[in-house]
Amino acid sequence: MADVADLAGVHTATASRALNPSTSRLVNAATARRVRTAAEQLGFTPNTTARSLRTKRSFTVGVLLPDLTNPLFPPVARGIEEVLTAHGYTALLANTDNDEAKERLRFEALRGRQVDGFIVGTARRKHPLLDDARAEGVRIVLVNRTTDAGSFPRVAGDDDAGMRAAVEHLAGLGHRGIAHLAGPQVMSTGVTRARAFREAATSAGIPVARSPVLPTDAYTVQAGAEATRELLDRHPGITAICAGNDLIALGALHELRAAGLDCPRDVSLVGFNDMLFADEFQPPLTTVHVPHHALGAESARLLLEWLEGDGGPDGPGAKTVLLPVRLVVRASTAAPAAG
Amino acid sequence: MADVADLAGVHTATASRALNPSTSRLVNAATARRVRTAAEQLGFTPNTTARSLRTKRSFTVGVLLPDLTNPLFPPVARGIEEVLTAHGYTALLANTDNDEAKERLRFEALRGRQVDGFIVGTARRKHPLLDDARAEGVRIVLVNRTTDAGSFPRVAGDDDAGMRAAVEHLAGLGHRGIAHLAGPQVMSTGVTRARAFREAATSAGIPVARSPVLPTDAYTVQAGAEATRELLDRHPGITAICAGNDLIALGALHELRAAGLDCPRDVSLVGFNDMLFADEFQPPLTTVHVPHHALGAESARLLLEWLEGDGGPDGPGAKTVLLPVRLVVRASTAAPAAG
DNA sequence: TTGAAAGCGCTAACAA
DNA sequence: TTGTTAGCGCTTTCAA
Repeated sequence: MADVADLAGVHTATASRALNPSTSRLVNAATARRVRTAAEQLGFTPNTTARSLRTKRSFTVGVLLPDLTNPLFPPVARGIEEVLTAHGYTALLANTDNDEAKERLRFEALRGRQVDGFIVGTARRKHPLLDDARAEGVRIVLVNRTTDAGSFPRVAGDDDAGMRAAVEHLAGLGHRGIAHLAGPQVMSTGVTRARAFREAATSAGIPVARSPVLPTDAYTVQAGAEATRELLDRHPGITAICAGNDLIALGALHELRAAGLDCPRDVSLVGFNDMLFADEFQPPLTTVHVPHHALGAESARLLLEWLEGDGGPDGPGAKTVLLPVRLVVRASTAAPAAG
Repeated sequence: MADVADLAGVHTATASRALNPSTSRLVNAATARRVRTAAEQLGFTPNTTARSLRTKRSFTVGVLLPDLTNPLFPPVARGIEEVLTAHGYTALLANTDNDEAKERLRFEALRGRQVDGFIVGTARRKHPLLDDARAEGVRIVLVNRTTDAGSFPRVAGDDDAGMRAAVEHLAGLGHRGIAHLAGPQVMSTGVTRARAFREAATSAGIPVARSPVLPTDAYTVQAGAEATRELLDRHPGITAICAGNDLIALGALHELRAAGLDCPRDVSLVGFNDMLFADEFQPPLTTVHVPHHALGAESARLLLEWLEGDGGPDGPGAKTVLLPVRLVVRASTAAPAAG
């Protein structure tokens, strides 16, 4: 930058002012032009690191996601990245594998890198790490999952409406025995969807005995398969399954097949999320479409608003943005076999 | 850090030395302990930004990938992230969508952030952006794809061996008319696999007229479907298809179905990559498994070696690491129908 | 409208 | 073994 200033025949301070859009109006138009030309000529790229040191803003955001390898999260990450980069920010992505120790390590590393804020997709209902950080003034937006304390701005799909739509679809098809393979109850999505399932089943006039909820301990294919095995064993009368998410549904699909049951002829199945390739499964999965890209984009917007806006240290407060979801009916659901 | 030094009763320089593993042996053990205690007490996290400014090392690596939403890349990204973070580095991920302008923008933004090097998964055969940067001394390792100039260290799957295995599998099954739906010829993977296909078909004694190569212009489902339509039209005698990758294969699957053809009864199909859920397709896809996680990890190791090692500005030079692949036979391939 | 000067938090030569 | 000092590249008062 000293070189640029020299070439333009001005002081570095002037060069800095000229190059920075927000201060360039403080400098003579002709001078500014001269500086910009010089900068271009030298192929000058400002050192973001030095700027950060001075301004205490890194234009960098930490993004905590469970696992990029889970097809749910890439669209979220892209949504985040797109709005962040459009505003000159860079995302620092970290996978936590839902491992508390790993998460803490990565979180602190990102704080050491002076990120301006966090977008967190790994919230558990109890989450001291996040609570403490929030108390220290760290700016955190939650995406998808939330904590019980709920003192964070957050963006999520409308799980409640989605699960209701799923149950109503099944009930409308004539199912009178519907099980829910619930996600982990340590996560908000697990309990929200389970509660919505209970309520919807009741509304549909299905007795509790014929609408069992079996919790799993992870949103995985394997957990889904295990829960299905238990379900088949303990509730053979069931004709439909609402899975906590698509991975659990996929596990159910495998297990149904292993048990010699046809989906949807013997058992109907509804997933949740509409993740990539859910339409390629055998059979193509009926599921609740969640706009993951928009979830990411919206959470980034919320954080940006906080960082750039005048909302003060509390920013949007505990504002919740619920994005609409919709049931996508494919081939894994059908009317139950007569009798 | 001044606070830590004060609390420990030493100078900031001493505190710095004590806290930095590589210099802590320069300070009295007791003093070092005192400093560390003070740091812990104050919850001190060193400011990586300030350190970077001074040391000219950001411990940060730019990662350019086409699109995280393509199931190929998340495992690569995770592999990279895992070895990078294990060494105290952070990855800055950017999606380019194979768009040259976007790529240039993101690349320069990352350079502005003083990344120590790049891992690039978006190489085209002609790639002035990368060539110029390399000439300026930027440290870049290529993953998966390479450039024609080939002056970069790189890690890739053994495309040649993979394609040969695919063709031999099909020929072994009895196929005597095999088409290749080649990937974009502007990418190294597109030409390498196409060349390997040609050679393998020749070795298997299949005449050129019965082993057509139809290039696509993108590794996408849609491009695969279009190429398949053309194939069915122009080469109706073909009984097997080698796709340039799994997405192209998926497009072929769709198009075959649309044309009333059964896979594998009427046409056998082999993919490439063994991406997530290739085993869930209908039918489960026979494909060449590429170790994407290892590709990412290995490329990160190569870059780290360059950044930390004493290889000088040229580091590993144009070293190529080819990782072994293997054919995974599933249900999309079978012997051709008799007659 | 521009220049002078200080300083962000850290590290590295040099001196003691 | 520790302290002194300077400075990384930028921004931002303050003064001119």
